[in-house]
Amino acid sequence: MMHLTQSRSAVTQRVDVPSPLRETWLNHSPCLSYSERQALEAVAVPAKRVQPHTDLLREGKRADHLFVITEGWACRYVMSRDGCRQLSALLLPGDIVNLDALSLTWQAYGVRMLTQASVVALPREQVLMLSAQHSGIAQTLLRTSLIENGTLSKWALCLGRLSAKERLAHLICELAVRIRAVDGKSVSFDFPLTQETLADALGLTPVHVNRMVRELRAEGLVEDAHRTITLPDVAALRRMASFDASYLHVNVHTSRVSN
Amino acid sequence: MMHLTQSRSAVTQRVDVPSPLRETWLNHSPCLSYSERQALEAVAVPAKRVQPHTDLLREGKRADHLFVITEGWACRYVMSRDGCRQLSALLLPGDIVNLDALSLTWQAYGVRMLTQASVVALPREQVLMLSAQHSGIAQTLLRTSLIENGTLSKWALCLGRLSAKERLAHLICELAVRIRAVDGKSVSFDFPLTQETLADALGLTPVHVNRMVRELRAEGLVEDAHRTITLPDVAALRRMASFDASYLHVNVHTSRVSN
DNA sequence: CGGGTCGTTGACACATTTCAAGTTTAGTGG
DNA sequence: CCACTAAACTTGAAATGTGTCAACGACCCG
Repeated sequence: MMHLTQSRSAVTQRVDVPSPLRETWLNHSPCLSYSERQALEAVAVPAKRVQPHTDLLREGKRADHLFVITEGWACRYVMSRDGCRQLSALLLPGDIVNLDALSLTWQAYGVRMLTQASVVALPREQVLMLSAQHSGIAQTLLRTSLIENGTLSKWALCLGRLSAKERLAHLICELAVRIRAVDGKSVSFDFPLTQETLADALGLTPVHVNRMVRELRAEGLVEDAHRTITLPDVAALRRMASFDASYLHVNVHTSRVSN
Repeated sequence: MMHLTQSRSAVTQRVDVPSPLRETWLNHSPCLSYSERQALEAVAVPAKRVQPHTDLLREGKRADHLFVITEGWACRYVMSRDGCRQLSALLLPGDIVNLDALSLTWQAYGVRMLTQASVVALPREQVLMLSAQHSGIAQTLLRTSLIENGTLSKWALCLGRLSAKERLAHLICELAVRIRAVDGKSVSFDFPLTQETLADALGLTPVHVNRMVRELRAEGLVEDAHRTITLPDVAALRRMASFDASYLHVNVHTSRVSN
């Protein structure tokens, strides 16, 4: 089984030229043929460097490019009238930043960089043309959007029905899976989120996030230092957050998730 | 302007045969040609009646049909471990129930009928074939998913950052627009949601929803009786919920939204 | 008429926010 | 290497929004 998938990916990755989308959603879709991959690569604008704490996109503006993160973290966010911020997505390497630019005329959210990052741009019009010509591309874009919907539904469940500590644990579990760090009992990975950013993702105050982080630390479920987080017992953390990774639809072939 | 849009819709609706998808998302998309509409109609299974309080789909199961609601209300929901329910969508006439059945292999949510309803079914495989052949169909499906995405993001903002009363008011405003009831200062429409259902949508307890409903009533923002709700001053309600309908992308041609 | 669902109420408990300090850490320039 | 600054993290006490529990009332339908 493992041999099979490995040889398959060896075949699909016979490109030696620099491939900006290699580690990307657009490249891991099960519905994408080799030629469709190449067509997408062909219209990609080479990666651009973006500074932390800057807005890649602003709410209400029109974007004529699709962006894909190849390195670094970002988030989608919206502001409420009284200045509160709520994140609607955390964007990790491989993620598409603004799929909706394809079909909607203005961004419903801003996108802020959380670390220094690299992004690849795909001209909107060209992607539209490609997706009209290649049904695999259209299917991939739809699939990506559907998976994002699933993630957002899960966030709604967390925001609406989980306690602060469970929410925090759940988010950490999600990130561990998405960053493909999960492969054993214990796990550690780069974690650039400030407690304030976590608060904006979880619908909490920074102060309370702090208290919950310390509780998780006290219970031995997380350790953190220097922007790195360690989960000594992933299974226990998952249990306390009632986390089930299936909603993420991570491609098991390209990660080391055991489950 | 009004003449123009009316004559246009007269052209696109030259069918006299029963059209199960007429008042449906799939039929209002700006990217759908007449022949594409017809192709979709052709594979539609005639409307089926569904009883209230029954599950149309169950979480984790595989669906081989796409369902479209033509009459009545339903909701998507997920359960948390301890039996709490959180809605991730309210489904109104015209809405597609389970778009993700197209591309994902199991439903991440259940769908429960909230009233007696009629649903049209579209065989999954046939829709997939059609969307591979007609780029307008693929585009429409993507667009629908993207709009759902925006709605979910807005729900996240509400759940994370709005007070109980604001959340309730916001949801009522959303429903008023989606049901196309908004056309003046005052508005009233059929409202079959119980306070318990509202609680599951808003991430609150039924008891607290009750208190918030009465507060809105006391402030003259809402009146309700016999499954009908009246909003005597929509503008005031919107203000208190900081509601802005643009995220819904309602098709202005087919509704009477003034904005 | 009776039973069930839905709405209403009050007293109390508790999770989370608010406010208002500190303290530590990371980054910068001398 | 140190001094200095800003950002991030900590901490405690008090305020408050929402949940919990438990009861009662209104309405619908068979």
